[in-house]
Amino acid sequence: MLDIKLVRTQPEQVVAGLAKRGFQFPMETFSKLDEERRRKLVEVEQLKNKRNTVSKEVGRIKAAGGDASAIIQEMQQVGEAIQQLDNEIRQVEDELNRLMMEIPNIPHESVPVGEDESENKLIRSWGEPRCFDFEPKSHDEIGIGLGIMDFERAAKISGARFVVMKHWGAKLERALVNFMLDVHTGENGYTEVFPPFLVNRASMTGTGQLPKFEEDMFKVTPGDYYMVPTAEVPVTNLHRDEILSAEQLPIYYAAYTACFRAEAGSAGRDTKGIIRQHQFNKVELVKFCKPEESYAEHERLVTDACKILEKLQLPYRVMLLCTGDQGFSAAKCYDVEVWLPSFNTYREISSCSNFEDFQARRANIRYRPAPGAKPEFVHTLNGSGLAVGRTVAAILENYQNEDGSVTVPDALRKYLGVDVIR
RNA sequence: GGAGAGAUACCCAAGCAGGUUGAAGGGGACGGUUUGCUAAACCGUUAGUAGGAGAAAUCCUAGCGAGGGUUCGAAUCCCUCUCUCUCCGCCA
Repeated sequence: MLDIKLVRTQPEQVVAGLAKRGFQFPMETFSKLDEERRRKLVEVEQLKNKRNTVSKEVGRIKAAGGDASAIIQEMQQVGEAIQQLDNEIRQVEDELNRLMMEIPNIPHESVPVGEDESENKLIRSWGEPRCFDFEPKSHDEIGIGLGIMDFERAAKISGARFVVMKHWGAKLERALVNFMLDVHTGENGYTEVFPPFLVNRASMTGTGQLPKFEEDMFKVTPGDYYMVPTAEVPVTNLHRDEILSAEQLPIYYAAYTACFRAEAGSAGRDTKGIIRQHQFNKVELVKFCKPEESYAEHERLVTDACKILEKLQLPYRVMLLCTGDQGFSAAKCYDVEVWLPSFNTYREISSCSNFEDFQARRANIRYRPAPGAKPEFVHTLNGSGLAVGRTVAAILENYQNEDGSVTVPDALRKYLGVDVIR
């Protein structure tokens, strides 16, 4: 959520910032609601003040054995007026709130202005795509060939966009989760968290998935639960409605969860293979930090994610998303993309965002800069470290051999216990 | 799922037959006195927060788990919900 005071005091800046990502801020509606709210607030608070003083007076009169029926009757009308105004204010506030909740974040000044992914900016690339002296297969062909992926039975037991991983495939998935968590907790200073996979509506609202993106989520009955689309949701919400101390910051969390996405609106895209599934595994990195540190933390977050790919010796590139391609809550976002030979291109395997105080304001996550000082919103960041399913795909494709076997990357051998999957 | 108990400020906790109680008391924290230092003792301070008015000083409103209701007036009465604890049942 944007700072309502910023909208009030610097409207041009807000409108211009949002215009960069192609969003038109409804300034007229906003001003009307905002002014109406404040006008009515002044009115009702005066009435409440009157009621408070007079009610105390009533108590005094009655205690002294006097008759207060005249003022009581007068106050009845004041009470009705207050109730009426309170209702009106609630309506206005609901409306204002609904409006503010659907306003995306303002892009940071360092974000290139552009309409879609074609205008994203290449920051750097690492590693050379391998030259094959045979026709490389796609990861799903390899997986089916090795008997480690079963799409048909997945369709039988669940449906489209699911896969059953078997034998070395299942072990590879598990090995990668362990490997990633070990690197992030052991070398990069993150604290491991294993959160619930079902969260409530407040959590989904806190990180920005709701109210706008309800159709992207799986809703669970009974209960008002949502299946997590990413560990970002439970982990960021760990500190919802909290005031952290300055010494606690920065906080680094690394969390593995399965992730669940309805993928509404992506029908027909990536239907083959495990690139786009309703359920996939991911290790997520989440940071809470002081505002002045968030952009430096953001760079380090990207480095931490890339480190996994480097250890696995998988070629990748880092893209800075343009204003039009950024997510709803992000102020700035880098995508890390891994080389996939069968696609003959790089595909997103991690998305690292700085949300500044956008999520913190929604989720009410603050810190006290100094003892006794006024609390301020923290900045939150997160990034995949990494999407496990896509890492499996990348390993199978980049490490495939002509005979259909797959060489295991050095870094994974101690986790998997074999050098070659065949 | 059944039965019961509870949720009050940083923590514990009183108040709950409605009215100078936005909150007794204790602990903690902070400040001070005493002291060679520490401890102890004694004295003092201690809602934080959100919203609003104002140039400012400052003032007002909300707030006793959350949301409604009754009333001139609610921590106290009524309704709904959430969470915690105890016992029973069930279960990995």
